[in-house]
Amino acid sequence: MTGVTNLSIQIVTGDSRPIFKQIVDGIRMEVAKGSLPPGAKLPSVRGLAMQLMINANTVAKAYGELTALGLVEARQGLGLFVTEPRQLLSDEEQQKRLDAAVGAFINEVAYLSYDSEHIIKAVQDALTSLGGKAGKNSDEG
Amino acid sequence: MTGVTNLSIQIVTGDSRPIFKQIVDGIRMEVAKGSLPPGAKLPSVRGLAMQLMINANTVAKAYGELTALGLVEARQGLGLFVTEPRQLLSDEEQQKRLDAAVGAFINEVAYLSYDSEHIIKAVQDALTSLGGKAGKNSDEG
DNA sequence: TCAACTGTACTATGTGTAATAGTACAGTGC
DNA sequence: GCACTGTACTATTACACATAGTACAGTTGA
Repeated sequence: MTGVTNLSIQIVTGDSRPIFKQIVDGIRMEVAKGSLPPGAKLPSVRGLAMQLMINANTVAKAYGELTALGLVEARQGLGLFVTEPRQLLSDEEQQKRLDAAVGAFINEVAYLSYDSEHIIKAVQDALTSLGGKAGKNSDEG
Repeated sequence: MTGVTNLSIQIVTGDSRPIFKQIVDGIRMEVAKGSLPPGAKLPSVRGLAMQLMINANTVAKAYGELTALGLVEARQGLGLFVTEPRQLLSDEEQQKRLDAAVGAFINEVAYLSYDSEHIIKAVQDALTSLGGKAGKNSDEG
């Protein structure tokens, strides 16, 4: 044991998202929630593959995505580690991502017969359950 | 002219979503915004295909999705028409869809360094721009 | 009746992605 | 040296997407 964080990721075959994407999203959520703090060591490619009963290349692909996102960092021969929180994207790119996410979200919920306040509250509750980890102020980091 | 509503859908090749999905989302948004009121006639499969410069089968697939969603209704030999607004899904299913949409949304925005209030406001603004069409009360339909 | 339109249902083909399997290599720690 | 780490290949299978062409039943207007 060198401090490897055990992940509680679940792979759902019925999900429309591919397996590697489910891993990326899962780890991204763990980091956002704080379950994976900066410096935490991720399970090895082969270890997580065995745990999830999938191919190692699939995990490697997910880890490649996370590395490209800047969320984790690879140290040759050691493993993957969660990076320190920082400004990963430009303000313009952040705004673009937010707009896209909001647009996609609205497209999904506008179809439902829910009150606007009900939708807002659902989002608020979900954000609150992150434990304020997403409540970072956007001062010059 | 038999009252066919002209659609302002744009197909973006750079989008990660497939073409037929972009059509589904586009029309779903038009209906939510009110640009496509109940009873409105959609462009024909071949007409929209020519307008968007894509294959007719792709439009047919999108129309099939919309029909399966219950958002539009096909009248043999006549065309597709927007259905009357009604409870299309069970309360349980609605809740499930909302949870999934919120979860996917949170997964996208938790990664960004935005204040919770900022995110909430973005969603609120987007909902408001729908013109209250999504503000339907969930009384027994 | 006939022609032109409507959605729908097929077959076939080409392309790209996802996932699997196996192999190989450089770096790290004991 | 050995066991571990991430990474990079090749190859194969399966599936989704988009295209192309054809066909059929129903509707409308001439």
